[in-house]
Amino acid sequence: MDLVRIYECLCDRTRLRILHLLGQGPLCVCHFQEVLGESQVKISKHLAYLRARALVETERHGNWMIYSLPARRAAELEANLKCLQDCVQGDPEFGRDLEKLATLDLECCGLAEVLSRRKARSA
Amino acid sequence: MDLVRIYECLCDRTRLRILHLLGQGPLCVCHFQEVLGESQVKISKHLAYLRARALVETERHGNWMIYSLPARRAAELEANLKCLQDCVQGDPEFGRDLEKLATLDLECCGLAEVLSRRKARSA
DNA sequence: TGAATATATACCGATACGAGAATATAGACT
DNA sequence: AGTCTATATTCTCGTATCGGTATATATTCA
Repeated sequence: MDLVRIYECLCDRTRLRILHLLGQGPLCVCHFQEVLGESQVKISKHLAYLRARALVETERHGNWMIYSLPARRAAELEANLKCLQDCVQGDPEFGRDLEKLATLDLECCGLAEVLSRRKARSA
Repeated sequence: MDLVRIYECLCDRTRLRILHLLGQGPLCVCHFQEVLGESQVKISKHLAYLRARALVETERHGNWMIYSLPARRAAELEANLKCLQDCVQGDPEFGRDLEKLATLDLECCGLAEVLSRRKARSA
């Protein structure tokens, strides 16, 4: 996995916020829109950017697209995701994102079903 | 220190190689040219880029410019420099850079004198 | 003073990015 | 079939980046 490609993904604040949220677990597009308060297009394009560089994976569930961090991650990616989570500690905006995420109904898109199916597959 | 600014510095391979080398200690421009085998302009511009974002510091010594990592570093910078050094382990190009650096005469620009003056100042 | 050396800057062209507006697609439901 | 909802893509514009060529600056040395 190319280090430079990873860093390219990290040099936009919206993408950092997305990756930070994904540290909590899989989410669908509407969650990002809601938490970050950004337009659908903007979110969707940043997700496409991350996906094209394999920093996130997707799974369709009906109308919804579930995004998650890759199940298996190259060492460089793992290290940088960890570093990101550390660096972001104490930044109020990232903190608020987590708080806002906690208030959301994650089940709007049937997340639980996707996760249980996923668990079954990997077993 | 803005995280995004840091990541912007990290998304070019030449700059990664420069920062990696600086992990060994202060160096002057001619060392980078020699080790990386890149043109003077290219090196100089990447160093200017890093300097503008405070990822490196400079000190003039006669005709030479000595570049080093900042003496005092924000936590985010420190964490990412550490992460970079880890991620780069095992990449042959970065390894060769270190080997090549070891063969150079670092004293071409009077580095030792600068370092001893610097130590005296901080004491 | 002038010449030589080390480094920096200005300018140019090609390419990529970021954001918004408009439009397209895919799946669910009737 | 058509409609609705969630998400993706296309187009366009302004701006940043990267690399090269040419030129400028700063310092030393004679």
